[in-house]
Amino acid sequence: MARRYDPERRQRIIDAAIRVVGEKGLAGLSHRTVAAEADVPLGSTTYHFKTLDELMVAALRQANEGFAKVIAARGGLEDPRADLAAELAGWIGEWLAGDRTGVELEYELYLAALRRPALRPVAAEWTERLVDLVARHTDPVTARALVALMDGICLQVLLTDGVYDEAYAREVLARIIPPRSGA
Amino acid sequence: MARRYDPERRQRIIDAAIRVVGEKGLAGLSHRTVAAEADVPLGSTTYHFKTLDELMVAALRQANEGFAKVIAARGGLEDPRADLAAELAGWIGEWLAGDRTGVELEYELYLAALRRPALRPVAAEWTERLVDLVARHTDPVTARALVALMDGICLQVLLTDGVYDEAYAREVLARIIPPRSGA
DNA sequence: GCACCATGTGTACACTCGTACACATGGGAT
DNA sequence: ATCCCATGTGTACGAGTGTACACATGGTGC
Repeated sequence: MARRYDPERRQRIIDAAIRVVGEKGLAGLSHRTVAAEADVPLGSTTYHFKTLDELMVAALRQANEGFAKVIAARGGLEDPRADLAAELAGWIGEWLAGDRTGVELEYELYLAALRRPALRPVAAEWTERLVDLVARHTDPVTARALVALMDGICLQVLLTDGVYDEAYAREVLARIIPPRSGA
Repeated sequence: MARRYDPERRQRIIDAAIRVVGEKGLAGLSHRTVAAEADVPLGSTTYHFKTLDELMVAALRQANEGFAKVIAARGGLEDPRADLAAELAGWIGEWLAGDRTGVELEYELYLAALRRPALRPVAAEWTERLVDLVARHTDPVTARALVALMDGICLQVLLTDGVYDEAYAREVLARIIPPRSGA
C-alpha cells in the first residue's frame, strides 16, 4: 500500500491530465483516464478535482507556460531595438516547429474556453500577459492587434494543414506596427 | 408508422445536428441526441452517417453558410471603391451582434478541425473561399493576412468574454492593406 | 406483377462515464 | 498520547455511448 501520503499528488494529476490531452485530445479526458495515467485510484482524481472543468483550468494554466518558455528561451524582447515583427514571427516559427502535440494541446485547451466559461478567465489572463509583453515595444492597440494576428496565423496553419511561412508572417506583422515617429 | 420513406431525412438529420451543437456544444453531439432532435430512430442516424466525423463534416459545411449569408446580405464587396477595412470590420460586427449561439456553433465546428483531420479540408475550403472573396479587392498575401486577423479578433472576443470594438478592428485591418499604388 | 435492395426500425451488448459513498490511514494540533 | 480530519481507496449504480445486427417496408427496374 505504499504511496500513502503523497504531497505532490495533485501536481502529478495535472501533469497526467496534460499528457492525456496531448495524446487523446480533450475528448479523451476523464477522471478515469487521468487516474490511470497518473497511476492513482479513481477516487483520488475526483477528490482533488471535483469537476473536469477544474482540472482543465489547472492544466491550461500550466500549459500556457509552454509558449512562455519559448519566449523566455529567446531572451524575449529584451533588446528594445530588435525588429519586433521578426521577433514575433520567430516565436511562432519556433513554437510551431517543435513537437506539434504540445502545440495542439495548448491550443485545444485555449480554444475550449469558447464553450466553457470557467476557462475564459484563464484564456483572457494569458492573452493579457502576451499583450503586455508585446506592448513594452509598441502601443497597446498595436500590441493587441499583433497578438490577434499571431493567433490567426497559427490557426490557419493548424486548422488547414498548412505550412508556416515565417517570411510572410514577418511581413504582415510589420504592416501592423506603425512607423516610429521618433526615427 | 407514418413517415416511412422520407427522402429529406438526411438533410433533417444535419439540421438537427446543428441544433444540437448549438444547444449542447460539440461534446453533446451523439447519434442518439441527434436522433432524438430529428425525431428519427437511432438506426437512422447511424445509417446515414456511419461516424460522427461524417456528420460533423456535413454540419460544418452547412454552418459555413452562416457567415456567408451575412456577407451576401451586405452585398458583399460589390462596390470596388468601398473601404475594404471598414467593410470587413462591419461583417464581423454584424456576425457577432446576432445570436451568439450560431457564432459559437460555427467556431466550435471550425476549431474542431484542430483535432479531427477529417474536418480540415472543410475548414481549409472555407478559409480559401473567404480569402478569394477578399482577394478580389487586394492582393492574395494581404487577403490572407486580413482573414487571419479577422479570425484572431473574433477569437479574442469569444474566448476572453471581451466586447467587439468595430472602430479598433477597422483601424488595424486598414494597417494591413498596403496603400493603393494607383491612387 | 415481381423481386431486389436502398432505406428505415428496434433491440441488444459491452463499454466508459460522472457521481456517490463507506471506509482506511496517519500527520499534526492539542 | 490522543483525536480529528484532510487525504487516500475501493466499489457500486445508473445513465449514456458506439456498434452491430436481424428484420420490416416499399420504391424501382425489370
